Amino acid sequence: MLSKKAKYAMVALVHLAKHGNDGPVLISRIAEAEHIPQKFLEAILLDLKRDGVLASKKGKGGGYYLIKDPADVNMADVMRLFDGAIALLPCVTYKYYERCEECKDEETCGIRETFLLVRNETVERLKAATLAHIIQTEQNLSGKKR
Amino acid sequence: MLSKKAKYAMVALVHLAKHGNDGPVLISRIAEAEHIPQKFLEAILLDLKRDGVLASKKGKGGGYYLIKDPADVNMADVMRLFDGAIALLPCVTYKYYERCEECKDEETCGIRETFLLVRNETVERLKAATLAHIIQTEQNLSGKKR
DNA sequence: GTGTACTCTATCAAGAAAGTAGACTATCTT
DNA sequence: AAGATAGTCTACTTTCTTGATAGAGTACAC
Repeated sequence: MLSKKAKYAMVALVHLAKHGNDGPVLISRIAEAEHIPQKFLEAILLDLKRDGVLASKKGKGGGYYLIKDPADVNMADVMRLFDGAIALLPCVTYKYYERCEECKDEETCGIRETFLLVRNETVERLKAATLAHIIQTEQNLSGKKR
Repeated sequence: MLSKKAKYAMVALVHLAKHGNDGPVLISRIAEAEHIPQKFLEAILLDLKRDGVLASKKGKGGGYYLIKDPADVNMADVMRLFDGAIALLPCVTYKYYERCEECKDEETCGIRETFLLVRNETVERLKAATLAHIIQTEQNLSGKKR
C-alpha cells in the first residue's frame, strides 16, 4: 500500500497543476481543499521542494508552485521519493537492490521472475501517469459520466 | 514490499511442490534447505494449512504436504493471505475497499484510475504465477543459462 | 516593523513486522 | 504403555515505521 504521504503528495501535486496558474498557492488552501492535515502537508511539500518539483515563496502572496512541466512529473518518481522502491521484492529493484539470503540462484528463481515482470509493468504504468495525464484522464472521465 | 512471511510462504510452497512427491516434508527440512527461521516457518505453514493449501501429519514420518494441484495455487492468493490487499490504494481493492476521505468524486479521480490499472495488471500477473508455472519457469531459465 | 507564510527540529502514540520461548497434543514404533 | 517424533498453540519481545502535532525560527512584502 502507498503511504499517506505519497498519496497526499499526489493529490497536492494535482491540485497545484490545476490551480497554480495564477501564482503561488497557500499550504493552508491545499490542506483545506484536499482535506489533508496542514502540518503534515508542510513536510510533504518541503520534500517535494527539495526534490526539485516545487518551489516556494515566503511572505504575503507566497505559497508553493510547480517548477516542472506537468507532463514531466510522474507518479513513479513521487512514489519512490516517499515510499522507496516500487518493486515488491528487494531483488528486483534498481536503486534498493538487495540479494535474497535464501535464494540459491537469482537468475533462475521463478518467484523473482514473476515479481520482475510485475515491477516492470507497474513502473511503466506509473511513469505514464504524469500530472498532465491525470488531469486529462479526469476530464475524459467526467465527459463520459455526463 | 512483500512481507517476509509472504515471501517465505512462497518459497516453502515451491519447495513442497518440488519435493513433496514422496510423502510429507519436515518443517525442519524446509527451514534448513530454504534458510528460513524454523519457528517463524511453523506459523506460516499453519496459516497455509488453515487456508486449505496444505495438510500435515504428526509423529514419525510426519510433516507437511500440498493438498492442492500446483496449478491451482497462485501467488495472488498467497499474498492476500499474508499481506492483505494487493492494490496500492484502498479505493481500488475488492475485499478491503475503503473510500478516500479526501476524494471528491471517485469515478472521475485520475489518480484512482491509474492505480486501478496497476492493480488489475498485478493481480492478473500474480494469478498466473502458480506453483506449476513457477517451477516450469525455473526449468526454462536453467535451460537458457546452460 | 508588523503580519504573513514557509522552515526546521523535536517529540509522540499506535501498530505492525520479525522473530523467540516454551508448554501442549497427536501419532508412530517397539 | 513408554518414549520418541513432530506438528500446534499462546504469549511475549524488540525494533521500526507511520501519521501525526507543537513550537520556535526565518524570510519576505508592504
